[in-house]
Amino acid sequence: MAFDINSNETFAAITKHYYPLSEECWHEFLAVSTQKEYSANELVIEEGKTAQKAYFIIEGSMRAFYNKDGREITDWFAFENEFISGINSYFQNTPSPHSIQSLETSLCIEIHKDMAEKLMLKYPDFLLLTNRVLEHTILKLQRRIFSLQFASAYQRYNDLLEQSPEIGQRVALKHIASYLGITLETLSRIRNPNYRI
Amino acid sequence: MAFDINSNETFAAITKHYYPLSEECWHEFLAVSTQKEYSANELVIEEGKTAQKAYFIIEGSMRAFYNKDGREITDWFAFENEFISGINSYFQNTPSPHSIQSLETSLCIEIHKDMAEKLMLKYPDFLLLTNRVLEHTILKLQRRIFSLQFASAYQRYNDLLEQSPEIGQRVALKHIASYLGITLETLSRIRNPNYRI
DNA sequence: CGAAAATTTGATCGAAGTCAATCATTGTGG
DNA sequence: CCACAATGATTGACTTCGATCAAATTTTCG
Repeated sequence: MAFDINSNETFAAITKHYYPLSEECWHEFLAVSTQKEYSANELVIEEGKTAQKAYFIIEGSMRAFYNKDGREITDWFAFENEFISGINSYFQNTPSPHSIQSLETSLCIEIHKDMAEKLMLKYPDFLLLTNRVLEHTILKLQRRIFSLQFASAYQRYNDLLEQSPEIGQRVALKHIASYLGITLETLSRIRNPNYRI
Repeated sequence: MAFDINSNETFAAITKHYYPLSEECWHEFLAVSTQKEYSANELVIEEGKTAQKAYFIIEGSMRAFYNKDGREITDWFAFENEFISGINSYFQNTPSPHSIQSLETSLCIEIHKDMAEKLMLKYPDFLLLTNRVLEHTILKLQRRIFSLQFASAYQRYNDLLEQSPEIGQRVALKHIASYLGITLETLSRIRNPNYRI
């Protein structure tokens, strides 16, 4: 299939952030995955359906969210060079409790789980890549727990900004608030430069 | 090397909970790992050192904890048939922010990271096992975040009990409290049968 | 431009924290 | 094997951070 001119950059990004794939594996990966653009606010995965694909974001951002008592709770953000999916569903082949939504115009590479599994069995480097992505995810989850477990709302917001400085510009505050486990109002107060303690 | 009579049970447990290893791979795994017993309260990994091993718990329990402003914060529990390590350190070869402590007399299988990596390269099934363990960890972390993000202290405690009913009997309340991100006093109040809302 | 959505600001309330004291349990040495 | 110290758990009084409800203001976008 024809692939866009960013292919090399994407290869470099994956090599840098995760694991260097062999050329052969990389080409097969491109062959079995598809590139797709999502517009801002478009749903990528719908709650209740099974997440059969993983998404690598080349450009843009997405969030995972679920419903709790009628409120949307954002559970995860992913930006350039990160993977996202409805992980419960993807790992366990069950209906997804999460929806995934593109937050901006986002360009991504999608790979079907069946294809990913085939690649893993065929190429140890793909399996090692997968491993790295999982490790990366674990560390990100861990930092999040660290933050949620004992930090104040103010600290949590600053921790998040430290990790993803652009998030304040790129993502609606209501999503950030629910990600942090606080209300929109509290987040707004925290962001006020005159906020004390 | 001589291995104890539980070897078959352990093999069955790993097959059931994670992934079925080939016989060859299993034997090599046993050959490059060691079995060890830790007494209650014994430190398995010390903060500041590099976690070079992963531990599979055959019998007993362990916790990971770190220091925040002089207070011990428990970050993770592991029981029978679960793996534990100082994950930041283990994944990234950096000094561990966590200590790991055995909570009871615990019997475990220890494997050095170097050996695990060799096995992963040699046996795809070992790599797939590793993958499953990582997925398992991700789902456990996720449930935890779900709980920390918006649930009340009372709900969080009950969520935990639902997941690990024996935890109340086997683990000191102060550890459970810090794991839940609440104080010992609050946990004590929550556990009172007369607690309302 | 105007409607809808996003964000800010204000007033009040409540869940859980802190500090402090008491009660219970465990474990060690005489 | 008891005694007493140390640790663990409960209970109480008070405080505080962040939630909730409500309204005003700003921004976005058709």
